[in-house]
Amino acid sequence: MRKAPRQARSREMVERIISAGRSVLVKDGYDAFSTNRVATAAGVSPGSLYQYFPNKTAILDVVIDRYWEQVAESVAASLADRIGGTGTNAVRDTVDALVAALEADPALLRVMAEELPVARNKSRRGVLEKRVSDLAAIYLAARPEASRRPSPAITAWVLVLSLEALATRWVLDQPPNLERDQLIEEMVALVMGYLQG
Amino acid sequence: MRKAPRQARSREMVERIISAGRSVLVKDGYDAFSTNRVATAAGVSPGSLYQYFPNKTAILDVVIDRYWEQVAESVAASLADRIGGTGTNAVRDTVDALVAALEADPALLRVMAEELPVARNKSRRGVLEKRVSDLAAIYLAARPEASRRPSPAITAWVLVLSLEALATRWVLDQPPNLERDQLIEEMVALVMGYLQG
DNA sequence: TGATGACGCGAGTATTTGCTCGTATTCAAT
DNA sequence: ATTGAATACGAGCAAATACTCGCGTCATCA
Repeated sequence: MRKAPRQARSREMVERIISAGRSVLVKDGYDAFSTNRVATAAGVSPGSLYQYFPNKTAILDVVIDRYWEQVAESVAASLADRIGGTGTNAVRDTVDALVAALEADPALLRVMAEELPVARNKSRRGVLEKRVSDLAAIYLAARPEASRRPSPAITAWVLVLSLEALATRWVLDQPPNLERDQLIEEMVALVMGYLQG
Repeated sequence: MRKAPRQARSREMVERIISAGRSVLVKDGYDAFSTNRVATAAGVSPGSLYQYFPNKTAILDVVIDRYWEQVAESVAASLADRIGGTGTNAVRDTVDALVAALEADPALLRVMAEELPVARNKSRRGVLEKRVSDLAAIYLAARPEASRRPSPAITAWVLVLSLEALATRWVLDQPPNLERDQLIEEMVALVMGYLQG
């Protein structure tokens, strides 16, 4: 941020810009994400935009941050709730929460996962993965009987990456002949089979 | 292709351009992939370049195609070889082949997987995934005792996506505390556990 | 109420870059 | 050897676009 908006008017404008950034991204795609277009969509002049954002990337970063933050928040919350639980049901609930979190805004997910160069996303996505991975590793370490795999950290890494890939692709591709319920069952089977040998 | 090179000289030039495209991509990154830069790297003028390629994208497409073609070829070949085999060893060999194929050119893989917008890759990667997925589905359908999962096609989809994600991330991130051998064992455990319940 | 500074504007600049076109050079068939 | 086609050149055009600057407006204080 180049400077902090002090008056209510300008704080509103900053919000309008971020929100316009999101909708330009969704409606016009990443390639069309230009400062002028964002400014127009926000009903603001380019000059005003540059009063609060140092460059184009800064706007994009805020949009990306907010998205992954929201996903991470809901997955981690659900996982933390279930961390006392045990067995298939806890796994199912967590997997469901992951799918639900990605289903929440498919249009933006598509941009994040397919149009944006992954490098732009990587650190933010890393935060999500690390957060979930750590929780899972703690769970596994605390319950040796839940897993026959040697290293909790590695086990968590394997599960998080696999499930993330499956959930993302399911949301984006909506494979025919694979209903949501069955997807969840497959993911649960993958997890339980891997853990139990 | 705008026109086919007829003389040996020009065929060589086309090859030089493609090869220069690859190395610009690897050395300078996707953002720096400009026609002028590719031309310079190839020791060729922009005008010459446009005699055989209609636009920038066409050059990029050839580079991308060649890469995934090569990966698909080696994975599919290995999988086809093992399709008569059975049990853990066949799985291990196939998984190993996947990791090996991605390890072959990590620098280019990084560009493909991280710098390029996924959309640019999707169709080519889809070919790889479909090819491997179909083979796996055929194998599973032919050996009901190998899997307790209901649908071979869905089972194959789950496995291909998971393994691809794991192998790619391992090659690119080289997670500490996860040696190649152990990665393979984790992947095998994931597959066998999922199939056998 | 008037003055100070935050705010907002939008035409304009500076740069990048995909691509073309007129010209020069080389090849290969006769 | 000649000639015409194929090839190669590279300066430069046109368009896109990230970003700036100087000026007018409004909010918030004394």
